[in-house]
Amino acid sequence: MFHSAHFYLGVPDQISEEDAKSAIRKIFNSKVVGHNIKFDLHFVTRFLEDDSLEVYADSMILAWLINSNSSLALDKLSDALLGHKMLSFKDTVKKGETFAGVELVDACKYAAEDAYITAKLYNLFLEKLELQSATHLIDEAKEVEFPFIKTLLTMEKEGIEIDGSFLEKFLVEVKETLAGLTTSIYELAGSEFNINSTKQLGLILFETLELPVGKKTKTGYSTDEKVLSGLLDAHEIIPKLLEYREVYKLYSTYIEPLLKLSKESKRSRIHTSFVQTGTATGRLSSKNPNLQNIPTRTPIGAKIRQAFVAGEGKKLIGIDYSQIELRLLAHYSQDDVLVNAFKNDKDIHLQTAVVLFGEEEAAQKRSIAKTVNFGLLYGMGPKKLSDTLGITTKEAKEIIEKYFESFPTVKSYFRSIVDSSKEKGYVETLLKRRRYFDYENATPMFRAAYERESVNSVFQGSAADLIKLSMNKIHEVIEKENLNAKMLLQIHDELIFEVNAEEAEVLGNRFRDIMDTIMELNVPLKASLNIGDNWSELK
DNA sequence: TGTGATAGCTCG
DNA sequence: GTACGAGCTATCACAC
Repeated sequence: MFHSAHFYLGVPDQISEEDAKSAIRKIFNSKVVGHNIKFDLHFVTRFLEDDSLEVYADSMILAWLINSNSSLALDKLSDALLGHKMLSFKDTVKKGETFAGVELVDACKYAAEDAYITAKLYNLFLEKLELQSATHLIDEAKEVEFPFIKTLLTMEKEGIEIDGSFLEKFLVEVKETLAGLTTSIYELAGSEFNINSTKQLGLILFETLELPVGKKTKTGYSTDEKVLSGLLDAHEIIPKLLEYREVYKLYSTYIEPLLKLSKESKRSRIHTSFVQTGTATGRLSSKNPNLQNIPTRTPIGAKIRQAFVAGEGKKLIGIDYSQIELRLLAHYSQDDVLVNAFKNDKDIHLQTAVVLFGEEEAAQKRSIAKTVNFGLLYGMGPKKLSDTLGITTKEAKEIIEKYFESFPTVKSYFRSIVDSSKEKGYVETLLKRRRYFDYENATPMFRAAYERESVNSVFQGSAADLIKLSMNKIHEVIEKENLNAKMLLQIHDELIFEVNAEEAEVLGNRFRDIMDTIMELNVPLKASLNIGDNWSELK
């Protein structure tokens, strides 16, 4: 018996599982609109043991395309746009019960309302887009976003294999390290306290030990990594605390939860949920667990990636877009220096350093130029740049001025984004997705933030468009040619696949070519291929 | 016992 | 006040 069939004292006869299956098949043979239909498809495809169901449309995605800032929950949209308060899940399902325990008549009302409101909203959104003469967004939905639902569904269902015994060993090591650090910290502090409590830690550091107070938070002393690093030489306890923080983070956020999930899973594979409407810019987000923020920047952190492995006889493939946002900056601004640097496959940060500081100093100042390049895309100001580089605000200001003098086309292009954003109230990506900003009702501080967000959204959002197109194309190729390859993860500018070891090279190059040629811009796109037995080897 | 705010950390 | 976009864990205060 399928576990969601209703079961309670005096439950009426229900249709057979076979009848339920054929009814669902019939429904999916016509045009099905869902609200977050990927969620439902997980259950339905498992129940039917059939992944070939067709997705027609999703009202949640339309709501997000219309305004990526708005609330997307069905009940909220119903209330706001249709003036109809929906039956709440909480009221329908009594405390401690499941949906299977809900009386059929109530369950039917709840489910029917869900379907009815979804259809209402779908039609409303189509009208809305017509009225706003934004029918191109309907096309974008049909051609890109709706097909993308199944691309993501396939990835989520596959999951990625975890090496449980590796994580077990790592867990033991980390627990021992934490125990040792805890003892040292108590000794150096002169008392026992909760190291994870910023409140208690603040008292120890700044009152008991009388260390110099650097920064305050809303509620007390700041003890973040920057503050602690500034106190490195002030007391022996500081390096211990920094190490404790790093290791405890790995333990509590990664090792323990991932191990638990892998143990719960039959094939030792863990499955994230990608949220297609998860950001205002068009990027994905990933949750339960988030597999887009697995550590990589420190050696001990990067060890976590060793736990993500290819199955027996298989390899993992990683393909990442190189400098995709800066390439988009070159594409949009058409700045000669940037365009030529990318056309000739030059080191973009070094080229920037040459322009800013001259040939002689370029090599040693490359990393400054790199910070400037990234900062640009974020709408950086002199304050933050000086903080990041450890220079004075004045020097930072000069570097920024020098940049805009040297790249006047970039300056005027940024200006045009901001002007148009203020005039129209939104900015657009490559695929014409919009992000709205309410300048009218904003304080000067918010307006400045909107200007930065406008600039950033064009690049971040367009990069998201490109990789989305690539993912759909690769998914299509894998299906059509019945390739023995699984797309597993997307980490914003990077895709991870699992394939048969002997095919890794060929398939990797095939996918990389698709990514390189997914769209013709004013500069070439470039993706890099890596092959390995675990995720830590893909760099 | 549950919830929301805060601080802090991870990633691109 | 001052760099963009996310999600997770732990603590703490407060309500039930």
